[in-house]
Amino acid sequence: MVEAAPSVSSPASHDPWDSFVPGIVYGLLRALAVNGFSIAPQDLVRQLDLDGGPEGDVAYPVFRLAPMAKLPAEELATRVAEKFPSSPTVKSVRAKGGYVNVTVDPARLIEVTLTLALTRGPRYGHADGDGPPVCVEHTSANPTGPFHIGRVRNAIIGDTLARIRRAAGQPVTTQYYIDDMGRQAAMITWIWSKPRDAWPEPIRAAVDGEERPDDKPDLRWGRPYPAVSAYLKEHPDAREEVAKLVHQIERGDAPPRHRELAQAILDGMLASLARLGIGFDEFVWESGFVRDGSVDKVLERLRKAPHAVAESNGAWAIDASGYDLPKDSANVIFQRADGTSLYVTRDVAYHLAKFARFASLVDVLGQDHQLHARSLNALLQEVGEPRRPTYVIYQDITIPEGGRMSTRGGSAVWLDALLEEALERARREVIARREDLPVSDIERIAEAVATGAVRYHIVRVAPEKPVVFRWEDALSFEGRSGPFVQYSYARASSVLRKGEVDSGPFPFDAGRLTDPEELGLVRVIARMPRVVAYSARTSHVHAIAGYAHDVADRFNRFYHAVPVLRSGAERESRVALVAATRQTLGNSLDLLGVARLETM
RNA sequence: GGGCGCGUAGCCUAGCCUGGAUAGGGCACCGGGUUCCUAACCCGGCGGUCGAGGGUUCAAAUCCCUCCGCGCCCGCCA
Repeated sequence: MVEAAPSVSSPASHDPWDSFVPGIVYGLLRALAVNGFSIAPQDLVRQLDLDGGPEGDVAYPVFRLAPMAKLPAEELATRVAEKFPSSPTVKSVRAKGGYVNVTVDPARLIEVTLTLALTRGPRYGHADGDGPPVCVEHTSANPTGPFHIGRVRNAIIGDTLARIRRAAGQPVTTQYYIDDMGRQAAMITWIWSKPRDAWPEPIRAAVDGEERPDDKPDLRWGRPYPAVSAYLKEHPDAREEVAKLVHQIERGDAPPRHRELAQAILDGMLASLARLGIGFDEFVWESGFVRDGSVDKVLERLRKAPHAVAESNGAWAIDASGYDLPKDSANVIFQRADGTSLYVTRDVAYHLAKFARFASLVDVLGQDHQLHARSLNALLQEVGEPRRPTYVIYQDITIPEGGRMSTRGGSAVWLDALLEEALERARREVIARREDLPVSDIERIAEAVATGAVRYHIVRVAPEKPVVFRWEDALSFEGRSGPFVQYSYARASSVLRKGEVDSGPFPFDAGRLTDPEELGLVRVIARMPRVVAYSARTSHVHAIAGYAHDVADRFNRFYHAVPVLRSGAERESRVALVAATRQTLGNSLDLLGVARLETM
């Protein structure tokens, strides 16, 4: 026994591994020193494999060091392992194949992990501290009609990211940027400004007979949109009318109907998102930046910007040849020949407003906005704003036949339709299992299962992966799915309920939990703080989905392997483990925005 | 043509940032499991050498280069 390991962990740490890693690092440094190596602690930490390996909890490869010692890696690892100082938190240190494998004391790990999970409760896995304020902008879909599931990928990624960042200790404000100034919104106002009998025939034909009294407002007011879009392609005169309307809106002279229609459609869209647990802190109207003069200020600043150029016809642009933009279109136009602003210009005003309030910004964008993001970066540079948003770019959801989901092409899968189908299937599943339940409970559970399945299905895949939409995959309630996690949570709740121990405290004796499945479950619970921190740092929201599945999977194995309520001396401790699992699963579901179910 | 992303078993997917020990899961398929805490579950089996080729390295799914395939973008639209 040597002197105590220096306390490297901060007292505020809520990560179980912080009780072990500093001691392991210290032990390795000592053992390496004895063998003639002086390694900087941070270099050693970088080499550590904290996910362990097949042989232990933490692995340290010595391949890099071996040549310096003129020893085979295998031999060096053995020597280092031999010199590892004994420690109360370390059970064993063994060398194998060039790795030094450190196994921590299981009882200690159980002790620390369960204590943290049970005392931290809803905050287990979360970090304390209030970081600088951050704004997460997501969804921001044009208010032109119902969501299709391609668009909803943005909302699910954005909302989940906001939840994860909050858990990581960042004060997050979510914003929905409403584009009420473009041609899309003008097309809606254009058609509804005409009396119905004045509508062009193809547009009327597309709407007639489709309407129902109980249509949601997004469906009702957005219904003519695809037909209008198609009609405008063929009719320059109508296009001219819409263009006039756009200019009118840009001058701040929009018909009163304009804002009302956008708001009505938006309300319908938001109702669908609300079913998925998605809401927003703030809504920001694009037109606001024109009305309050900030767009004019941006235009003025850009015209005096270092690389501003006046085009021959009176338009203004930034010579972006020095920027990370395509070479054949080196100029970013920010002011039209008629003096009006463009989308990207107004987006500069919006981002300056955000930067004035928030330390950092996150924009969740579809991959088709990649170039826009770079143009925006260039313009921010030109107006002297040194900060940049963090862009989270996701790929499209496509249809099996190939191609993107298109509202106009009729290939879109509507979010509402998907949710209804999911609800129908979930209802059948609940009834098949729980015919004893009152109808209201069946409905509540079915809704939670349906929305949980859809949300999990979208978030489980890395944002940068293209996704092909398939009904049977989206509606899966088994395996790597939302309902599987929900089920595991309900099962844990059920055990506690049956044991009449659903409220704490949960006393336990770590020495009683000796089954490999118990330790395996504890290990996965102990991972949560690191997973949350990683997910927040990298915007890999799907890591939480994978983690939730891992916890559920481990819990079910444990559940089948050992009895809880019917056990003897272990009962109390196993109940505590179930309670800690339930907490971890519940916290993970919260991060995913998937509803917890106490029974299902 | 240029830019960005993707390419892992029949299908879907993790790992790629920070190279490291037999590449984790799920679906499907085959075989088991319910007098017992919720079978939306569990156990076993089957199946991949990570698009192709080259390079760097003691070590490459991971880093670099070339090529192939798929998607998207390259508007005084948003």
